[in-house]
Amino acid sequence: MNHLKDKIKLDFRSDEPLYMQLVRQVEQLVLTGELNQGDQLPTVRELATELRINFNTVARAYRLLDEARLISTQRGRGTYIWEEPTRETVERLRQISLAELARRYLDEAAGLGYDAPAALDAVRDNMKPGNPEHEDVGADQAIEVKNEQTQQTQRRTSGE
Amino acid sequence: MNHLKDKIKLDFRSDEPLYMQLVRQVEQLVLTGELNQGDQLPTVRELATELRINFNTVARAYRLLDEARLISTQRGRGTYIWEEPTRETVERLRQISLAELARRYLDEAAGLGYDAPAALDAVRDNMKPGNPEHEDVGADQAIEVKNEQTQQTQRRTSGE
DNA sequence: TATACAATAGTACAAAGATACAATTGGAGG
DNA sequence: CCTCCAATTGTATCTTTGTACTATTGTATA
Repeated sequence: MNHLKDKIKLDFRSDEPLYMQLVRQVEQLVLTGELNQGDQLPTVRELATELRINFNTVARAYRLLDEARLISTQRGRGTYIWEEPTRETVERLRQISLAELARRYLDEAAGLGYDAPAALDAVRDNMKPGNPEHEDVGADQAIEVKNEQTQQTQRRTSGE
Repeated sequence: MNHLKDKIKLDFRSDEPLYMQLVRQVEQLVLTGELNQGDQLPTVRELATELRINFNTVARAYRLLDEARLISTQRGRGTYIWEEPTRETVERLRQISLAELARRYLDEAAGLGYDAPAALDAVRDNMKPGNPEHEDVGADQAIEVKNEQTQQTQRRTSGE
């Protein structure tokens, strides 16, 4: 019986915001192994109903946890405990050099009928100015509150 | 054996919708000639099962591809690569694909810890002369029009 | 009191899933 | 052959789920 709601206790009188209480407690549950990789968390509405709070508050907590790479929220599907890339994936990525990646890109572009200069231009065109600096992905990094919207953090861990 | 499912990689954590990832990847497979006219695609349920997603998500992608005249979906029969994509369709999709290819390349490079300028340099470095496989290939090479009839009479569900 | 701002709630929306349905095919039984 | 019917395949529609944006509330501070 993995009822997350039973493991979460909110103190409505604390000065600590509700969403922050949620973040800490879920974080704790994951780190202590009460929640494991791939486990599905309650939906934002489900948990919100159980805890008698607004689902946006849960969503906010989930978003922070997502940005901290502790969980993975997927619209229309649900929210899951973050899964580490498989050993093979990591190894594969490690072995691929940037040069190989570039060559492969050029090959694929050639397959579409584009010559190298055109492919080069395409890369240039698609490197936007506000490009995300890749933040460090440390596992045990503390979760920080961000008061302002941080719209970066698109996540691309080549799946599976 | 052409197992489409092996050529499709979904990233569940991407901010790009699953059905859109499907559309792009099928487009690319067609344009690079890995899928040819008359080839039957997996059924929506088959592909969905393989990819661990709902078959309606596959159906959504198929519908978009059908509207783009790239494939032909036929209720009760299956889904097939469209007989004869027009030149304009091919050209349009080629351009979209190149941009998408470039973005994906940048993403993958970022995943390895390289920023965009570094990725750009890598492309430049690898397109230097002495790389025989980058000779200019014509556009018509990617998709060849065959007038030969395929094994089934193609009836279209979505007009012509 | 007035102002500012963070926390929370409300509303609208997009992606993905569930379910029921319609068209096509193919085989069994006449 | 023909008819019937079950299985297969795509379609239509609604529900579920997370996201974005706005509004409200509460509290600290001038």
